[in-house]
Amino acid sequence: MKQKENLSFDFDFLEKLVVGIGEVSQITDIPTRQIRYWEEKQIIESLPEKEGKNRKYDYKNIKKMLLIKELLDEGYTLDSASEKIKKRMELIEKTLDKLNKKGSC
Amino acid sequence: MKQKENLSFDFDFLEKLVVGIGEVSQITDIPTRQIRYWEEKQIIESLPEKEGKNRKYDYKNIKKMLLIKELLDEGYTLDSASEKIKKRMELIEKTLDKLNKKGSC
DNA sequence: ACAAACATTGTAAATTATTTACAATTGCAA
DNA sequence: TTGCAATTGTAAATAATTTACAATGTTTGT
Repeated sequence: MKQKENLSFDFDFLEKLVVGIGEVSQITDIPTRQIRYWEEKQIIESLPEKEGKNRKYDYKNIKKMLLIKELLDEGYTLDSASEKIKKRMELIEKTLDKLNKKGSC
Repeated sequence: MKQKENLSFDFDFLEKLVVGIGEVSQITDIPTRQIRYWEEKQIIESLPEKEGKNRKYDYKNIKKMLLIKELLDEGYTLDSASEKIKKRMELIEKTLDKLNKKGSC
């Protein structure tokens, strides 16, 4: 069945969104090298792709990077930033799941 | 100044969003070859990049492709689909601009 | 000042993805 | 069947990413 359209924003889109590392860097102003480093330290985790293939990130990933970046600027360490963010990320996930079922907002 | 956060969705994000052709293909289920063809026919237009560099698309682009795809399935030609979509695209633009100023919805 | 841990950055070689251009193919309507 | 619109195939060149190893900054505690 078709979802209700034309309202301000479709979360359908966000659900399907995937972005490569170069574009994420462009969006967030975080160097690709740093993104890879964070991933190596397991602060973030790109979508599961086959070994050697290019990393892809979803909306949640990108949102998380932006939050981490903010906290780093405030003086947090990577680990403590990651810890502090957890509740926030859960909220984002929950919001996405919920709005997803409705289709729009 | 900082925008109001934590509400259901941030349009800030959409404004900055850029996506490569491979990911657009993955999101929309339109083959990359077809996306390039549509661009060649000037049905869509990727963001301005230097000659030879990889194409990037924004939210509006992607939305347009999805609309075109729907109309093609309904039997429209590319040109007539493109024509029919115009009002719709203007609405999307206007909505984005408006919500953009508010920051969230 | 010094060490130690944390964070970032540089880079080369191999690989993956995209571009561009030329061509072939398909489907449909006059 | 002829013509046009739309799509698809592909090879060579180029762009972008991955991976791994290493170097460099930065902060904190002693």
